[in-house]
Amino acid sequence: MAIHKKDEFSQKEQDLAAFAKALSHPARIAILKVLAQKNECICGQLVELLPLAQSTVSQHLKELKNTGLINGETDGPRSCYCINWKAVEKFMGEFSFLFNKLKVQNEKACC
Amino acid sequence: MAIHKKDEFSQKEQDLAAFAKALSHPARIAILKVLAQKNECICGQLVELLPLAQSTVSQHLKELKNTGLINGETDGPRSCYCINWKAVEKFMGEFSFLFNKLKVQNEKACC
DNA sequence: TTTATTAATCGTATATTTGCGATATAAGAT
DNA sequence: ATCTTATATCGCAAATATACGATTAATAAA
Repeated sequence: MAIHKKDEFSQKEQDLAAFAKALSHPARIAILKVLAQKNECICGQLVELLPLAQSTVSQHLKELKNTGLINGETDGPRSCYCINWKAVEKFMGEFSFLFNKLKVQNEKACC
Repeated sequence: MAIHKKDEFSQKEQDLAAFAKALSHPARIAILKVLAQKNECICGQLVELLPLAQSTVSQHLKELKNTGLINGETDGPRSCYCINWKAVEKFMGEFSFLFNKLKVQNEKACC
């Protein structure tokens, strides 16, 4: 794969793809679910709840944070995470828009 | 990565992740956009519109089809694709649910 | 039947992701 | 100061994803 073709797409397409990518692993879906139930959650609790090693959970959290989907702040020796609601709303809105446009235009059946 | 840990998550989590994964590449976002505008589209047209080789586009289409996001039928020597609206609606609904639940519960600010 | 067109698949190279143990870091407890 | 606890990071191995050219398959056109 000599060259990264991703850069040849529009920024919006890349952003949407990056958001979807953050959600593209069941562990990260599970993390978001837990954060939804608990509002905020310590890393260690997530490690207990998930079938993954501590370092792996930390890595998934980092990815979610890098994408902007969650916030994290250190609380003594612990790390507390919660969902970045603004970011989630933004991206969900863009996906809804993408697919709603579709729905309006394509009432008729297709192949 | 000796073992596939994905299987240790719930089916729903895996399904949501698979849906997100299908959307996790700008080329596939772009394909869905085109299908949204045109309702249905021939593979060759997509190849013209995207900065990718024919075989690569075909591969992305296959992925979208495998995930159930699009339908395709052969039309002579051509292949015609369109969005599987039911599948899109189902998954968007589940994501909305996941995040709406969150929103209702977490009016208060978090970290 | 031969030739052209269109798309899928195969083989392969490279990049990225996933996962874990080991180690480092940093704060609190003793 | 030392020890414990909690988390992040590093380094590595294995799995997947991305991309393309070449080939195959299948239809339409000549």
